Parts: sequence; C-alpha cells; structure tokens
Amino acid sequence: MENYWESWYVSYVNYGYLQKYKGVVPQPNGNWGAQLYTNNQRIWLGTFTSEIDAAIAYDRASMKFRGVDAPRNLPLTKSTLLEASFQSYYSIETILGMIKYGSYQAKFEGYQRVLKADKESDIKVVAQGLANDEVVLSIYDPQGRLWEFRYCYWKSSKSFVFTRGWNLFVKDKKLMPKDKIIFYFQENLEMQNMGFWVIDTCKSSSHIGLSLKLSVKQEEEESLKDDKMDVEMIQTSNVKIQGLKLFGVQIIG
DNA sequence: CTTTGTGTTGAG
DNA sequence: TCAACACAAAGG
Repeated sequence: MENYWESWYVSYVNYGYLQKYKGVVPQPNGNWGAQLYTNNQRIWLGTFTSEIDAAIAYDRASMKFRGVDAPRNLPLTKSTLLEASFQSYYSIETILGMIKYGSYQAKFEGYQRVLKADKESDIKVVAQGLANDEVVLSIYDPQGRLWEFRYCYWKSSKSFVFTRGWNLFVKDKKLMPKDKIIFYFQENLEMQNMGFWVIDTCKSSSHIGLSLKLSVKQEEEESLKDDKMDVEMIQTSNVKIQGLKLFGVQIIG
C-alpha cells in the first residue's frame, strides 16, 4: 500500500474494534499476528490469515509456556489434556516452530493416531481383582507399551500405593522427585467402550499435567528406588472414568 | 513491492 | 503484561 495511514489496519483500529483474542494483533495487510509476553519479553508466534488461527496459536504457546491452566482464548476441551501431553515431548523452540510454520496440527493429530492405534489389540484397562483391596492396573504409555501395576491400600501407612511394577516404570521413565504423572482415558471415537487408559509422565521443569497430579511425599523422595512409592492425589479432572478407584477416591465420569 | 515482526510506548 | 503504533528488516 502506498500509505500506511490509509491502510485497513488503521481504520480498523480507529473505528472501535475491540480486541477479541488475547495475544492477537492486526497486521497492516489484513493478516493477524500472534504474540505472547513472558519473562519481560515478547515471543512472536507468527502471522496468520485468520484471526482465530492467531488466537489458537496463542493458546498453544500459552499452554507450552505456562501450563494447562494458562489463560487462553478458546475454552478447554477434552483433547486439551492430550495436547499438554503431546507438547511435553517437544522443547519450547520446537513447539514454537510448529506453531509458526503450521505443522503443529498435523503433528498433534499424528500423536493422537498413535495413541489410538494401540487399541486394535485387546486394549482395555484391566483391573483384575486380587486378595483384599489389591488390584492390578494395566495401563499403556504413550508409546503403546503396556504396564501393569499392583495397586493396593496399606493399612500400616494408611495410604494407597503402587507396588509391583512401579519400580520398573520409575526406572524406565527416569522419574525424579517432583515429576508429574498423568493418567487419562483415551476414548475410541469409532467404537464405544474401546478406549484405554494411558499413563504419561511430565518433567517437573514444565508445568504440564494438571489432570491427576501426583506428588511424591517429601519424606519418600529417597525411596524412589524401593519397590513402592507413596502417592497422594491432589485433584481430579473431568476425565471420563469407568468406575475406577484411584488413591482412595472413586472417580466417575 | 509486500509482509513480517521488532522497537517502543503508555495503559493496566 | 499487554496492545497499539510506527517502521525497518526480511522475503519474493
């Protein structure tokens, strides 16, 4: 355009446009820019053709930088949890690159496909009854590997614990104190009752993993190498659950 | 020439 | 921390 001040952008702003989305700024040529401020610094997320795309870009970046609780433009959905898990596999730089150059959506969908592919075999969460209050939980990790944990209540310590199988998981995932563990139910969109449970881990450095936050009790931190680990449930999410009891709390979808 | 996104400012 | 504004750098 020949004159900046006669652009669409300026009239748009001057005639009462109200900011619809956080982090979204109109560009002189009609496109939309997305930006996020953090740590006294502006992170440019790229330019987009539509306003809504810019808003989504902001949401994705906001989640990566500040966790699933972060302020966002579009409301949280069921897949948001999955998205947090998805993001945890990539660095901030990588996620920003995906947002900026448009590969984010495809990557995320690919991630969901991988999770869903595992249900083809007889994938279902199985909680086999053992003696007393013990059960065996069969849960898949995001890579499709099956994990089995014995889970029971210990009267001596009045706590719910994972016993057999947990040690192996901790070692394999290189879990450290303060790391978070996410449990979520992956539904099968085509067939009902064909979903399965997934257990995923989150580095403590990121702030992802709101749904079921498990914190290792301070005094237990050194016992990570033991075959037991005391866990405490902080809060539940709205994840759909089929009558499973975890950590003494009945969770029903 | 077009588009991006940085420099900068003032409000909240 | 944020959007608005102005414009220089980057891209084709």
